[in-house]
Parts: sequence; structure tokens; C-alpha cells
Amino acid sequence: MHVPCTQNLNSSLADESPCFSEDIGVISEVEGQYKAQDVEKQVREFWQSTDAYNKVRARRKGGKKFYFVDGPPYTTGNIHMGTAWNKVIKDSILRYRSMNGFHVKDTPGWDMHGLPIEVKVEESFGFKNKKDIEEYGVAKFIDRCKEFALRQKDDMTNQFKALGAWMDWNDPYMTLKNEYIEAAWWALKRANERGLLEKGLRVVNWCPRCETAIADAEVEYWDETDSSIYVKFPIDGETNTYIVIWTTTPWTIPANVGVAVNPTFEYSKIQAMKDDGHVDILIMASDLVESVLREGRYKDYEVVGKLSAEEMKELRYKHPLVDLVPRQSRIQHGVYTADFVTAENTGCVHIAPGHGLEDFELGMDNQMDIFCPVGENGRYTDEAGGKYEGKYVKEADGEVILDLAERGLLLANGRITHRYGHCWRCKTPIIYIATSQWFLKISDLRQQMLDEVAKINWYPEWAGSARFSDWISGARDWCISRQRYWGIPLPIWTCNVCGRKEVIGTQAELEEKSGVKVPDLHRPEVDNVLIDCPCGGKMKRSPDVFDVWFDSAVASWATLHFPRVKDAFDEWWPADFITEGHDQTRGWFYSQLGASMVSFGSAPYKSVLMHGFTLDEQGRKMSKSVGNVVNPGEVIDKFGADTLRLYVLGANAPWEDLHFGWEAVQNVHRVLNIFWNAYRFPLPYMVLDNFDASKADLSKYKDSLRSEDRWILSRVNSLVEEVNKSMESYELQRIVRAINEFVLEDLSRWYIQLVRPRAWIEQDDPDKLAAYATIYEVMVTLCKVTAPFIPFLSEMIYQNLVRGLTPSASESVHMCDWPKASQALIDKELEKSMALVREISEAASNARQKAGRKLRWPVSEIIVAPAAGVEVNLEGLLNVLKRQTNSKGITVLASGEKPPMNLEIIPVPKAIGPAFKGDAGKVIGALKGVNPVEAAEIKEQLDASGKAQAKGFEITGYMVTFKETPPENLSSANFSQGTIYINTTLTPELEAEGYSREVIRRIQDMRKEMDLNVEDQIKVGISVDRENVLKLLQGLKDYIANEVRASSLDMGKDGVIQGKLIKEWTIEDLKVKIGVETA
RNA sequence: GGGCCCGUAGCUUAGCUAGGUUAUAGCGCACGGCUGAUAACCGUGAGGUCACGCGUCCGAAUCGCGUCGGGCCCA
Repeated sequence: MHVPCTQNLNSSLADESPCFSEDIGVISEVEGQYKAQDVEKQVREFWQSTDAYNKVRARRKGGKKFYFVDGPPYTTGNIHMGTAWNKVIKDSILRYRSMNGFHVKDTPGWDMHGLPIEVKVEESFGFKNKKDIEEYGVAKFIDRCKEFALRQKDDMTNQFKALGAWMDWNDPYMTLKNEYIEAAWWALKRANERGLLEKGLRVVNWCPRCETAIADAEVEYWDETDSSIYVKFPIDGETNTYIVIWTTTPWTIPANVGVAVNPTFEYSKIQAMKDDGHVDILIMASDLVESVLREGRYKDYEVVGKLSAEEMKELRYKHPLVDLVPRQSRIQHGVYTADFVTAENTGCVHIAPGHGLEDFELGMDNQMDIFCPVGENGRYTDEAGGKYEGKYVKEADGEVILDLAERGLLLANGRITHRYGHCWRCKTPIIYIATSQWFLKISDLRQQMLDEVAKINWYPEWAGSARFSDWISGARDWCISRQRYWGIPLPIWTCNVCGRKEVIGTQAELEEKSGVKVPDLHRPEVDNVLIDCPCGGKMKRSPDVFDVWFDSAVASWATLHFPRVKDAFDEWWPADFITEGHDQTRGWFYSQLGASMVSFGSAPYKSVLMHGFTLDEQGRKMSKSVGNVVNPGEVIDKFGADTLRLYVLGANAPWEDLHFGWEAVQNVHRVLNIFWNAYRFPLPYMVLDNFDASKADLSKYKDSLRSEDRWILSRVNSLVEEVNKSMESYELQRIVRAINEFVLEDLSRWYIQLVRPRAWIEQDDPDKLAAYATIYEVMVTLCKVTAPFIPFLSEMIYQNLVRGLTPSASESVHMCDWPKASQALIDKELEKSMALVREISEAASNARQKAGRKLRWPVSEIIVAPAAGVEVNLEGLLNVLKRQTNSKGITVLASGEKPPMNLEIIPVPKAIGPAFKGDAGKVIGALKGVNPVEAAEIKEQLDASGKAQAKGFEITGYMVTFKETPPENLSSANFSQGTIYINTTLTPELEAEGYSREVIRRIQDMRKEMDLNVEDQIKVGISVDRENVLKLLQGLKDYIANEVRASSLDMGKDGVIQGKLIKEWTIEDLKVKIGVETA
């Protein structure tokens, strides 16, 4: 006798190996409920002690290659529900591929450079700006960043492992490694060779605190209240005449060099008067005159002229602060046309090419002065003039406004709330400034990228064809330089004498060209490496680091250690599959494509599954401030990793957003509990019967299989097919639902209910053995099918059922080959018929409920009446139907046929009234009193002659209609193909069986209460207070004794009941006293 | 303001690509059943303007247009 597994576990936690590896040759009984914590702990220890992961991967070496590239999570220290979902999807797909024979590349990745970590480290030291870092020492600062990143990586690794994600955690790719840095360097070298690397003045998003350019993707928008001012620019050569502009950034006025107007608008010159008689001549878009004057509190106005956009271009104006900003006196200020000007505010747009994207482009096109009197720290430089120099621009707004007002050039001054960009890390409002940066000329590659995108398989299809293609169509040049410390240094060396530029591709190349060893490619060491220029000068590294998005962009070859290693690249690249959230459309999907296009001219991945976001139950973002954040760890603690996995995989289609709800998680846990119960149900019987490998061979029982056995075998093979099919399109939710449905409906609610009595057969009956072999086969297939999705529970079951019986079998379920759907075992007709049986059975329950007849009480007959035109084929399943409905017989009628019905006459007053006049009331009353037999006779007469005698009245067919109602002993219910009727007539035999089953149930209950083993014999005494029932029961005494394993059974009326446990029961209104004791 | 996706019962959700009887299921709720898987399980019932409006069509949850709300991305 084997010790139940869970008990063994509890008593031997200190044991080195889990209990299931010790039981060899036979399976173990399993007790208790599904305890995910125990199962998962045990399986983890098993995987650990057997080195299961490495064995699984080793087993597939030489198989067809499946190159997966992990989108590296940023090392924040904590995974969240979204990253958990992401890794669960990846793990499930990799496990599935592996079981299907693929040699999978499963290197996980970590994104470890960049501003987020720099900012965290700065915060820990209380640093305010770059000067603090320089004073602390760049080398030390970099060390802190590195330590920080590595620590966070370790924390997160453990969290991912807790999910059961099998990836190569011992050898992940890390963006901070030299060989990784080389992958980025090499890409830039390629870009340079292909003429796609360029340095130039550009307006960029700038964080004045971090003192660096930041990517569009790194700008966070939220509402801010700012100044909203209307400014009058004095027109040259005219007195008291102004062009009116509007802006929300007064601090950019000192850098103004022009005004833009829309080429299609009409502009007006108006004479505007104030209350105090003050008069101005103003120029603005004709459509906006009224609103601008309202802003400026003018009382009245008069149009004195109209100007086309072309005429506007003739105008020259004086800079409003020309006396404060010296350079402005040397700039010629004109008007330009631009399509981006909208009919809002004044229709004239202030242009500062040093402070705006569109301004810059317009400025470049029109040879304007790209004037940017603002430094990297967000403060005015000396170019802004003595009054402004050194002032922080966002704080200078007020001063600029005052200066404008003093000069009488401020038309209106208000406040506005609008969306404004902020640095994603430090939340400082960003500014736009023109700086010199390095760019990849991605915009040149747009069409090539679109062509590549079309070749990729996208799941769902629209992720590529619509979303990603749209994004690519607007692709702009990629600013890859950042003025920071913790990142991949730009490998660009330039000669300060001749200006020669060299881009270095590898560490070896750098060491060779510089003649020095460079053990770590990070700053600041690499900053000091000089290269001799052919001109005799020294080449020095450009001090910037890469945009951190470039790090992960090279992952597809960095994972393979390219360019350091070439073979792996040739063997694996490009990736077969990647999957990330839909925010990565503009992120990693894009950055990888861009980097790959400049490096190789083709896409780095062949298929992409775009998944959704995890939101809260109401569909809101999970955020700390709302307090609706749920961590994956919490879910694992409460319900286990398998539950979390199955939940996130099954909740919805991968590409839709997941609305996290605890109740739904609980529900998934319930499904797993039922799975567990289904798994453990046969174990005690199998153990009792010494079920071993010789008995597990299904082929031995071919002739003993019942139709329900063939059915469940068909179903489980159909399940394999369904899973395969859904996997092809990554419809993971369909897989989970198919599995759930199979476990719940087919296995637990149906097959196990059917098979149960066979498990109670005492001898080695082929009927029982066939059931064992069937359920064994089903469970073994099932645990393989579920292995990719719920790896722990599947392993647990596999270890007991398969390894328990056959120690030579694969050591882990994850080493097994994916089950092949056996066409020989699939019988769709049988599945259809069984579905019908289940429907009929449910309808029978319904009919029973209507009739108030409990399932314990047998019924004599069930009549199945298929609707007209419907064929019902229950061949071979009548016994199943009989058993499940507890009926003695099944009658299947021909299509359209019904059981004999009672006829009821329904008088038609409209026809009877005119015919019988005053007697009509009597006739109607009489017709209503007709009994079913008479009604049938009347109908016969009417059918024959159109007339009939009814209760002494002669009626015609128009005067009555007939309604068929089932006789009282038939209770009916509908199913999809027709109607069923149960015959509720009780006979003494049926009653006897009903009562005996009531008694049996209560004795079983008492056995349970006494905590008896299944095989224990008992002695029973029964006293019944009604003579007729006693007689009925006595007739079935042997049956009862057998069912409850009673070696002796005494029955009587008012007998004295003895036993260890005595209970009084009430069955309907019958009093029964039962005593039980062990024999 | 633009692009893409989503909106079906109190909650979560199937169906929508290829329009066709009475729109799916689970949770919760109410009632009932079962009891050798049992602190489990099963059945029945109530519960729906398929977000809203317009259109195409014999017929629309499904196709088209518009509006509203949510998500992601962009401006």
C-alpha cells in the first residue's frame, strides 16, 4: 500500500527528492483538495533536482530551429501583471514548440541602460543635475547604475521563474555586456557605411533637468496651465500698425525670427478702438477678427484693408524685444506661408526655429536664422541679452510678458490649460531646443520598411497591415544621441584637426586602432581612448551615449552574440517569432525594424503576436494613484502560478486588453480543482486493483470498450486537433476554453459520472479494466496537452500516472512529444450522438423538476420525440441515456411523431354565438366540460363529416379548436431536436427502488461520517415506521446490503436499533432510523 | 484633432472575418437536485434597447456611415 502523496509531502518536506520520484512501478493515491502551493513547490523541487529544463532543451537539439527573441523588460525591479502575461504567453508557446520537436532559442533579455536607472541612482544620492554627477565622479556613478541594474535583474528573474517560465535564465542577454554593446556599435558602423548616419542641428525634445535630448516615446503628456498671450509685432514703415500673434510659451519670444500665415487664408487690416479712445491698426486672419478683439478688450473696429497671404509675405516687422536681445537687431523679420497654420487664435503663428519642430523646418526651408539662445540646462545664454541671461526659461514667462507690456506690445494676457509634454523619468516639463545630434536617416527607408512589414506574419493581421504600417508611413529620422552617462557609448570618433569621422564596430577594432586595452566599453574609460588620425591629429569619441531604445533594437543579433560570433547568426537569424504589447508598435517592433534595416536591409523577425494591456476590471489602467494595481505575485500566493497562467491565457484574445478580475481568477482555480478531482478519482480504485503498466495498454481492451469509452477517446483526440488549430493562429484563449470545456463537461461532468459504477466492480472484470485503460489514456494525453499552459499540475499528474507506471518513460512531461491526434479514435458521429444524449438528459432533468420527481427515483420510460424532419441517432448510447436519466426504458419515436396526447376542446365564441344565440353560453360551458376521450370522438366526427354531436349539441368545425396536452403521467421538456417526455407513473417496483436508494444514500453518508474506508464491511440495522415501505425495502435487501458493503442487514418496524452511529432520518414524510457499526 | 482596437445580462465573456430560426457561456442571484471526486459537484429559472443613431438588405450583434464611451499610439 502506498502512502498518499500529499501526506508523504507534508511529512517529508526536508526530504531531498519529491515523493513521486520514489514511487516506481505503480501509481499513488492522492488525497485532499487541489493545493496549488504544494503541487508547485513539489514540481519546482523536482525540476530543480532533475535539471529538467536543461534536459528538455538538450533533447531537442538538432530539431527544426525556432528562433524566439525576448523583448527585454526594463530592469525596474518588479514585474507587473502585463509583464507576467507577456512571459506566460512566451513560455506557453515555447513549451508547445519544444514538445513539437523544435529546437527553441529562449534567451531572455534585460534592458539595463538608460535614464530611468540614472534617475533612480541620482535620487538615491539626492542629485539635482549633471554637475552633481560630475562632481561625484562619472566612473563611480556608472558603477552604481550597473550594480542597481544587476540587482533589479536578479529580483525580476526570481519573479519570472515563479510563473513557471522556462527560459535560459542562467544565460540571458544583458544590454550592459561588452558583447551586447558591440552589437549596437556594429549596427552604427553599418549605418555609417551605408550613408545613413548623420550629424545635424535639429530641434529635439529636451529635458532641462536631465540635460539631454529625449525621444518622442519618452515624452509624457498631461494637462498644465500656462500663459496664453497675444503679442503685437510692429510693422516696418507703418506707424501704430501690428501683426498679431498668439503663443503659450512667452519665453520663446526672444528667439522669434518670423511669422507664418496660411497660404489660403484672407487677412484683414483693421482699425481697433478702446474705451479710452486708444486706436491700433491690427493685422490678423479675417475670420478671427472678432475673437481677437474680444481678447484685447477693444470696443469697436473698422476694416481698413484686406491682405492675401501673398501680400502678407511682403510685410516686415520689428522684433518686439529688439532692445533687449542684441542679435535680434541683426535679423530681418518677415512673414512666411505654411500649411500647418490653422484658423485658430490669430491665424498668424510666431516662428522661433530654435524652439519648435515645425518652426525649425520652416526656418530651414526659408534660410531663417536658427536662433536658440537657450542652453542645455534650460537657461538663457548670453545670446538672449544681459537681462535674460541665466534665467530658467519656464520661469521667465512672466518677465517676458512684463517686458512686452511695458513696450505696449501685449494685446492680451490670459491663462490656458492644455496638454504639455514632460520628461518620462523626472516629470520636468520638456522644452524644444535646437541642438547638434546624431541621426539615423530612417525616413529614407520608409518604403523599404513598408515592403518588409508586408512580408511579416502579424497576429492579428491588422496589427501589421493597419497599425504598424500607419506608424511607419510617418517615420521620421531617429535621433540616437543622448547627452548622458549610463548607456552604450556612441562609437564615433572624430578628429579635432581635420574633422575625419570613424565609427568603430567592435571592441577588438577599437583596441587595435587605439593600441590600448579597453576592458569595459562604458563611459568614462572609453571616453579617454584616442585614435590616431591619418592627418596626424587625434580622434576623440563623441561624448554622447545611445538612445536606450537602440539597445533593445539590436536584440535579434545581440542575442546571438553577433558580430563577435558569426555562426549562430547564420544559423538562426532572423527571428521566427516575437510577441509584445501593442505599445511596442512604436517601440520595439519599430526600433528593431529600423536598426535591422540600416544594418541588414531586411526585417529581423518573421512573425509577430501583438498582445494587449492588463487593465483593471472596469477597463481602467492599473495605477498606484487609483490603487487598483494587482501584482502577479499576489495571485500566485493565493491561487498558484498555474491558475494565473490559465487565467491570463484564457481571459480573452491575446490582442485584446485584459480586464483583471479576482472572481474570474477564482473561477479558473475552480476549474483546476475539478481537473484535480477528475485526476484523482480513479486512483484509489486503481491502487486497490494493482493497476500497472500491463493493464494500461488500451489495445488489449478493444472489444471491451463501451461506447462512452470510445466517445471520450474521440473527444480527447479532437481536443488535440482543436489545440493545434488554435495554436496556428495564436488564439490562445480558444485553447484554454477548449481545455476547460473538455475537463469540465466531457471528463468531469459526464465521463466520470458514467464510469463510476464500473470502478466499483470487485473482480478483474474486462469492463472495469477497459474503463481504467480508457481513463488512463485520456489523462495521459490530457496532461501532455495541458503541459504548455499549466506546466506544474501537468507535471504532477504525469509523474504519478506515467512515471509511476513506466519508470523508463520520459523524465518530465515537458520532454514528451506533443500527442498526435489519432484519426482512428476520432468518431465525429459518436460525438454528435453523445451531445444529443447529454441534451436529452438535461431535458429529462428539467422534466423531472417540473414533475417533482427526484433523480433517485427511477422512471419507467423516457420518450424521445424528434421534431418533424429531424433524425435522432442514439445508436449504442441508449444504456448511457438510461443510466444518466435513471429510467427503465427509452423510446425513440419517428421524426415528427408524438406520444398519445390528451385532447382539450377550446370553444370559439365568435362562431358559436351567431349559431346558438341564447343557448350559446350553455354550449360553451358544455364544450369546456368535455373529457379527453369525448374530445377525441368529437374530433373524429368533425374530421370525417365536418359536423359532430357534443353534449347534445350539433357543432361544426368552425366552432371549436383542439389543443393537445400531454397526459398527466407525462412530463415534458424541449431539447434542440424536439421534445422528450418522462413517464412518471409509479409502480411498486419503482417505489421500492426509490426508497432503497434513499436509504442507501443515508447509509453511505453515515459511512462517510464514520470515516470508513471504501473496502470496510459494516453491520446495519434499519427501522421504518411504515409497513408498506418496509415491505418494499425488504424486497431489495440484498441490493441495499451490497451497495453499502453490509455483511449483515436487519430491517424491521419499530425495531431496536443498535450500532456505533445511530441516526434518524426523514425521507419525504417517512421516518427511518438507521444504526451502523463496523463488522 | 488623427490612426488602430474594443463596447453583447449586475460582472467577465462567445458569436462578428464569409449577414439567416428563439444571441453563448461562466460568475453572482433565486429555486431545486446529487452525495463511494464531497469544505466538492450538478440542474432549472429570472436577467439583454447586442453602446447610440442612420443606412444597405427580404433579413443586421455581424456590412457601411456617423455619434458617444474605454484602451494604445500619435499630434
